[in-house]
Amino acid sequence: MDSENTVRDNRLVRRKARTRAALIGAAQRMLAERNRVDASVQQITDAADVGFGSFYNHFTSKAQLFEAAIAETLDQHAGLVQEATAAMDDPAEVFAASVRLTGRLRDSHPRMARILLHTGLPYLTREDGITAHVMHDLAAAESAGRLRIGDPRVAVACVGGALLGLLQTLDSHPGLDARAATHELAANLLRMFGLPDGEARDVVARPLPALPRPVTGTAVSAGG
Amino acid sequence: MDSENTVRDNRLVRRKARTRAALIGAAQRMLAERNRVDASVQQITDAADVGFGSFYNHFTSKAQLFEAAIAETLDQHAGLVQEATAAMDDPAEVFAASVRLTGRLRDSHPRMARILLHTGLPYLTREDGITAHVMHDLAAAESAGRLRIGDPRVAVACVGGALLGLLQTLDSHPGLDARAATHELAANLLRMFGLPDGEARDVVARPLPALPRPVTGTAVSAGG
DNA sequence: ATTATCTATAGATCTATAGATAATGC
DNA sequence: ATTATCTATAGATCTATAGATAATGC
Repeated sequence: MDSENTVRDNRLVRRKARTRAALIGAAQRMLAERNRVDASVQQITDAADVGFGSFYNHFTSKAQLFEAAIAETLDQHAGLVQEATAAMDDPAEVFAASVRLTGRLRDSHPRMARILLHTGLPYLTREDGITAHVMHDLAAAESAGRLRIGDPRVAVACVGGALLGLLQTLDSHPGLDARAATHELAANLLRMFGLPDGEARDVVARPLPALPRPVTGTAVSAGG
Repeated sequence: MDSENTVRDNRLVRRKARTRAALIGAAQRMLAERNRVDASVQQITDAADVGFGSFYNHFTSKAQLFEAAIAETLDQHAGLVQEATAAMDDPAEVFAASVRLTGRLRDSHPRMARILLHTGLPYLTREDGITAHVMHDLAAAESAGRLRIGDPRVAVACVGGALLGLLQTLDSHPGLDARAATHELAANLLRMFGLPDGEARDVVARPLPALPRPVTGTAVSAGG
């Protein structure tokens, strides 16, 4: 009876986590492939390649599953942006870089972009996501004398709304150059907050660190 | 959509129109009272105070009804804004006034504001609504040398997105002063398009004509 | 006689649970 | 022995239609 118990969590815990991840992954794919939010529980469990009844071991309703799928995506996005901008000193640059990275998600992280877009305007009044982060950056830029943002709630509505608006436009115009469009968006927003045109052009022209690939957690390749 | 239906039509036609209007009105109320889009056909016909089967005399699906309800609302909004700004000469003022009037909808036309908000970001890539109108105004302001808008698609994404973002913020923060917030939004957008701060303040301080009440078409007061 | 509305219902879903099966722990 | 997953299904919807009723036109 030799036992190799090197792993802390046992297999049951891992198996349960795997099933949950499969369900969340399926929900994320459905959120991204628009028009599939009305899928039945059966269709979701089929996509996740788990038994129908397993759904109710993890979630009590479809709304709860989709909410978890969205929350996970927003967390990933916030983490990526925060990591990519951590080394920057100028708060105006942090702000501009966050906007630029998010605007480019259509090309760099298509599924994430679609889920942000599906979340839509309610995104702006959620606790998670990058809105709190953006508000903090803007306040820092104002303290540093770089920007004049006025009422922070209005400022965040403008920034977040314009960003989502651009994602929507990019999504329905695949021919549009996301890089150029986002560049322009960022300059627009800096001018909005009082930065002179020349300085705005300077800030948005600075090199942009690449986003790391999204962390997929307990990756499960389920049939699609 | 014929604007004037004189009394030449007979009663059958009017009765049919009345039933249709009752269904669309019920759908609009449900769009405005959030979370009721998943109502059953039965619930909709109850709210409209018409027989269940009548639904299928007019629409083949709930999606079709809601689409018609949204399209009618967007038409009304576009008409109101266009009418209110018709007498203005300065294209920058037309633009600013359109933004200000729309931002104030939460207080002046609550149901319309909610339906715009429910339509959400897809609003920006629809043919109807005020986006085409806004793009035209911006182009005129650029021709007149008042604004620099860059790529019109990006400009409209910024304007429309920021506007929807503000409506969302106002909707979830009833305490916010819509008048002041919208004032700030309009000034922000003018600065975004290169208008100096002083001029932007001047333009958004100009008197704003009141919007007429929304046209209710064949008004039917159905129980709610 | 014609047209629209209304009532009743068949058939097609879809959800949530109960019980059986499989995997793991000790 | 315990825990999670899976299969099967009862009960509760909900949609779409058919046929009856009411309103209008001629």
